[in-house]
Amino acid sequence: MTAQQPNPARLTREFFNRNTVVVARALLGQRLVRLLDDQRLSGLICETEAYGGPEDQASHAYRRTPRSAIMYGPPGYAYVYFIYGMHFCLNVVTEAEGRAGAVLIRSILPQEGIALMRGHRPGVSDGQLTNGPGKLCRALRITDALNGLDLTTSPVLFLEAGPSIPDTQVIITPRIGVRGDSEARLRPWRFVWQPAPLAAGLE
DNA sequence: CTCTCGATGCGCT
DNA sequence: GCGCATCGAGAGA
Repeated sequence: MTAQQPNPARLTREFFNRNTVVVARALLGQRLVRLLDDQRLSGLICETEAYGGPEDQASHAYRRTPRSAIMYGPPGYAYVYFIYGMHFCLNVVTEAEGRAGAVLIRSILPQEGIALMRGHRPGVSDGQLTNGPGKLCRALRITDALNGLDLTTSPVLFLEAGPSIPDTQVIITPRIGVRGDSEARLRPWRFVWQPAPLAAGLE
């Protein structure tokens, strides 16, 4: 008999080996999966932001430093950084090796392992579980220990193909919290899957 | 070495 | 809407 796909297809290197803004849009609807003690914690990506290279003042890769070096590396790797003394943010490296780029995962719609996510985010209502870059990292237990993982092969953190999202359901806005020059501030590089119940302000 | 401040979240007003 | 927690990366001295 024909073997049915027992598991959804994992996103490949080629998926990430594209223009960063294209990947940011294409990531909407894809499933982010975290494996913790054989338990699947997952959610559909519903908000992303693209960050470029030396031409993008808002990007960590605006300057090439030890921390941002991974953004200049091959696509498909996780870039997790620590911010504000207490939060982590998850990015996916894009573009061919030598060309800097990454997509910040800002929000997901919880799908599997919701009870575990609640445990990681005590005192928080379900709607606020993963609707922010720091929040989803906390809910999925993503820390800098996962920085540099190959998302196309890692058993503990990866992306699976999800439903495709039509343009009519996508809102595009400038990025949140960007303070570079006006060009960096105004770039329409934030993508939001509109039907998703988001607390983040939609403009 | 020292200083600044951030791709944030939360609680209180 | 506003302040604060909390600390490492990066820059300047």
